[in-house]
Amino acid sequence: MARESKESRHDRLRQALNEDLFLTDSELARLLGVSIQTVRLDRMEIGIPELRERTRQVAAERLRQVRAISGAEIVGELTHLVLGREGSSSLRITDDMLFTKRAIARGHYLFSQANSLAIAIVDAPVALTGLARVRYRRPVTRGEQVDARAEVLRVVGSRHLIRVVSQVNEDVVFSAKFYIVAKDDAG
Amino acid sequence: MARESKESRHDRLRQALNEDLFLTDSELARLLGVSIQTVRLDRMEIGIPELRERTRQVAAERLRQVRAISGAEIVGELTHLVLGREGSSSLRITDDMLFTKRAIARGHYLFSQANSLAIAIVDAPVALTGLARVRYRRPVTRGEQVDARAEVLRVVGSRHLIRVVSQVNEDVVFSAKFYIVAKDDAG
DNA sequence: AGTTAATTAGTACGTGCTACCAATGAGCAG
DNA sequence: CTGCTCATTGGTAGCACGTACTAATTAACT
Repeated sequence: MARESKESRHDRLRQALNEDLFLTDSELARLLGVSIQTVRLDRMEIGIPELRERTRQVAAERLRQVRAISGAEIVGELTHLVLGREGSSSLRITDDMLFTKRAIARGHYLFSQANSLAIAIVDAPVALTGLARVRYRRPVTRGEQVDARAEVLRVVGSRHLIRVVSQVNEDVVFSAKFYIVAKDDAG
Repeated sequence: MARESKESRHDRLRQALNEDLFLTDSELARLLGVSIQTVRLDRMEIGIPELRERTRQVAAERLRQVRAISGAEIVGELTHLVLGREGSSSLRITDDMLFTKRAIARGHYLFSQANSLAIAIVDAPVALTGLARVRYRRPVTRGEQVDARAEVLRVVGSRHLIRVVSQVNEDVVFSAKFYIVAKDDAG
């Protein structure tokens, strides 16, 4: 019986850590059927840090993301804003926004960008979406930057009608009309 | 000069860790101006685990989230599905879906749940949202479970008209109509 | 058989702790 | 002042999970 190739063991190592980040070298050794030293040599070769460092990196990344999300009620980056009138934001499509099988962004990212921009424009303590009409013009793919521009069309009492148009370069990829209801803080 | 109260030191400890999770006991000791033993006694008293355990917990939480997102093309949990006909999913509103200031879920979570459910129903390699009409009936708050039911209303060629109604208990909180365009793999 | 790459064994050391125990100091009641 | 108590500090032993290094063993192949 030929010995397993190093490459295939490396694959199994990566696979195992992919399923469970918190495996110690000794657990990996048992799992792969090799000595602990081999596991360590393997990790060195493919540049996988030790358990504690892996854990640390994941935790740090998570903290970064949590901060980004709780800091941003807005999906995308706000580039321009006149309260009660207009605004714009841009969003770069990254891998985690794609359908896994295809390099096409899931629709709700475009919706979220537009919706959060529309809400940001309404000058009120709390604004809720009441109704939306949405049109997806063409798929958006990895790496593209989506620029959304929003303007207030009409205001009736607490109800704002806002139109958002999202473009990649000069290409309209998405458009929507939102009815946003502003509520005072007591609401 | 009166010695600082233990309580206020505990506050400073919590504060310090809030700003930087990755402080070792010895760094904390320097920061708080006490010995390392005192830091450890303090941690015991207020139930803060050691650096590695804190890190581990944060990392573990992140993995839970990443899985929830990448494992599911569906937002929410799919509870029922008949391809080409109907389906349902449920989504529990957690803290990270809320506006920070208020316990109200952001609209795009409801949209995402409904949209992903609608796409799941269409029996095609790739399905894209072409158009959506969305109505938010009432705000949804922390801890509520949103059950979305979707049914195909009409199919014309590759275009599917799908209605989704989302309820909390018997209460309709959201409804939408989606035009979903099915594409074959070559598209 | 000789050479080479791969694997295993083993030791010393490092970090960041827990779990202890003993010593010191500060505040206060009797 | 004495005795008591709580808070703080110092120090040691041990543990988990490593790194870094050296040396021995095994397998594979010309």
